[in-house]
Amino acid sequence: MSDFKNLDPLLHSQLRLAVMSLLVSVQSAEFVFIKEKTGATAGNLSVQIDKLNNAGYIEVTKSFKGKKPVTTCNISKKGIEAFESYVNTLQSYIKK
Amino acid sequence: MSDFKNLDPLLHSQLRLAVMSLLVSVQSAEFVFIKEKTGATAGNLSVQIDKLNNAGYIEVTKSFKGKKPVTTCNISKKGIEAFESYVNTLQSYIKK
DNA sequence: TAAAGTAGTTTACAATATAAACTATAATTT
DNA sequence: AAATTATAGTTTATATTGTAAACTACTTTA
Repeated sequence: MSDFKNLDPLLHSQLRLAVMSLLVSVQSAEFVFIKEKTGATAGNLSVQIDKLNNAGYIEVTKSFKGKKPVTTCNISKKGIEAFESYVNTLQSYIKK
Repeated sequence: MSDFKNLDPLLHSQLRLAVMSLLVSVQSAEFVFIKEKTGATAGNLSVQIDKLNNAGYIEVTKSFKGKKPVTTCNISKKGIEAFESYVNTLQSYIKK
């Protein structure tokens, strides 16, 4: 790509982008909350959260709220930076 | 997706987005020019141009420059509208 | 006339996204 | 108390997509 910088493929996915954009503003959110906000299915969300986690863009902690399992996602510094960089690259595409 | 509107999958692809963003500014461009600007391989570009064409986002005309075949792509009204709509949706993601 | 270049297209494969099916536990209902 | 429904996810199977490699067809050059 000469004129067009590569878009981070991890962020260039509708659901992962939605998750990250949510986490950028709230920093921390629970699985169920993210699921509702994004409208994703649990399976799809689970997979995509895994990928973001493996990339170090978010940190995932599992605990219990009463007797129910709760998965909490926190955006990492690396995640914030990646998101900002992605947004900048994207802007360069759409305002050519 | 409750909070997040769907991103047109035809535009949410790095190469097709690059092609469309190029065509939005220049209106009309030749295959080889697009190939150079985007850094895509000919095969990949050919496939993606086909998809944009089938969607009615661009019009493709084939002619000759001297004895060499030339494929020219023109963005359509529908394409411009789709691009603008995509950009708006995207903006709503990244400035939440 | 053989080799290399140009302009693409087709096809085969790898990667991705997604839903469906599943696990595990808890709370209700009958 | 057994069966049913609900909650919170995970795993897996499939369909879709993206991409490069291989190919076609023609032209130019050595």
